[in-house]
Amino acid sequence: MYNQHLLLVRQNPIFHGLSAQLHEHILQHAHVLKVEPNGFLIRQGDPATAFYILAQGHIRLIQLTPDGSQVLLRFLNAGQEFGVIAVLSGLEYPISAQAIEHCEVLVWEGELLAQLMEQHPRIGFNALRAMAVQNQELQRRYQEMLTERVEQRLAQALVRLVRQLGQATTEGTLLDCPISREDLAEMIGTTLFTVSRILSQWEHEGVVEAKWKKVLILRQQDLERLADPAE
Amino acid sequence: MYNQHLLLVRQNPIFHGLSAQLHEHILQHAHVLKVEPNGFLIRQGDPATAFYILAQGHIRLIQLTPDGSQVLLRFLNAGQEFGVIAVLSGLEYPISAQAIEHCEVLVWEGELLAQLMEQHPRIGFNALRAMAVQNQELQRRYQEMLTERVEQRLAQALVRLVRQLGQATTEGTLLDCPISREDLAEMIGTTLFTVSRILSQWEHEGVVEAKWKKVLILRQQDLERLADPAE
DNA sequence: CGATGAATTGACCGATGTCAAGTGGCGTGG
DNA sequence: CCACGCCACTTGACATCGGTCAATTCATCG
Repeated sequence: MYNQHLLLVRQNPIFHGLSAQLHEHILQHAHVLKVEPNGFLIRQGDPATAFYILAQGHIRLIQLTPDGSQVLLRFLNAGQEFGVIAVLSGLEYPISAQAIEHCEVLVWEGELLAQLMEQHPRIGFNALRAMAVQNQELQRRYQEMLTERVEQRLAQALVRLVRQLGQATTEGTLLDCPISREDLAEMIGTTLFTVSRILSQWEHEGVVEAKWKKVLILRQQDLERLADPAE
Repeated sequence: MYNQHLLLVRQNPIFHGLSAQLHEHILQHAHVLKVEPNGFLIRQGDPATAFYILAQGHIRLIQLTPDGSQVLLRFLNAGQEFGVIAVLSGLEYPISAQAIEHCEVLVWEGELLAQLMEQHPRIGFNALRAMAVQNQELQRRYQEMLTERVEQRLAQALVRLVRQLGQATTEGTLLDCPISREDLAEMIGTTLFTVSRILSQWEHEGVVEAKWKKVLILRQQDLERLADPAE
């Protein structure tokens, strides 16, 4: 258990390049938190005071719009961190984090992390790099949303999900986390109806198999071609 | 001249909270660069090796898509910084920076800034905060693009532009930087035709006045209501 | 086995993209 | 300084993608 958590700290990009000793020191300051399925780890608008690494389960990062609809930004895997901005004072979380299954999370006080960052510049660089990478990813998706059709956007979302959550099976690649049609719709800014229609069509063509809250990818290459016709 | 540049360094968020002495030291390591109208300060894909503060003029940050169209992410004002990621090694600029008018830019080597950051943690925090704020802004726009209609998105884009570039005149607020219908279209993911139509309609209603490469906002409140009907 | 929530499918229509034609302001070269 | 040409812009006609809503079927769970 302890060793498992230590591994998470050691392998997280934020703590790369630090001494084994420091890793242990960091872990000793962590709390462990459990979250029920559908429970909220964080609510949009909360003051950002804690930094998290997900130890177990899956989490959805969602953004509520003023008119009540929502946007699904991304999923969090075991091992992924979240809430780096807690090292800065006075900010709010811009999104909510909702557990999909039963989750276990390592938690640090933002202030503590800030102190560590002052003593170990490497952590600051790591944090900056993590944010930069995320920013670039978001910019790219922004561009895709502005310039591409729904079908293409859905293909792109699925390709990304396969990379993040894909699990090889004898039949193809399965997403190992329950994802409804509505989730997919909220990721690409469309309706569950349109998602359903497109998946049905792809199923006819033999590219994917649309299951109950699951998607099985049969021909990933075809999907990638749909996602990026230029190639 | 020197004093003007010093002011830019002093007032830039990245260098907040540092000693006057350090500000001067930083400025002494800056180069000055001039860019012709339509010239590129940075091209998407270049290795990120330099950090910039715009001293004079306006710059468009654009992103080229694989299929040749482009997305306009934002404009840079005199005083605004750009390219913080240059302190990190191995990254590429994800976007291009194109001068609109004749521009003057302060430039620092990324490595130099990295050294400064190691000695002065405050710079790292400032950089992190700047990226976080930008990230939040981008996330919000992402959400808006996914959930809102073209008319609303255009209103939002204009409201933002007014805040950034607005100049009060006797008739209303004018954007002090030439912006074509196509620019607006590329900001919100539509076509120049649709932008033209919507502006014409608003002009009939007396909300704005659509000029040659300019927009004059007559009734900002109405525009804000269009941008955010919830209020 | 019934209740509940997820998914499918069809009919309809409206917002917005596409394309073509025309207008008008601005700059350049004679 | 004028005239030409270019480029930004406008407007109309038309097509279509994809949103909306309703009816139905299907899994899963108690």
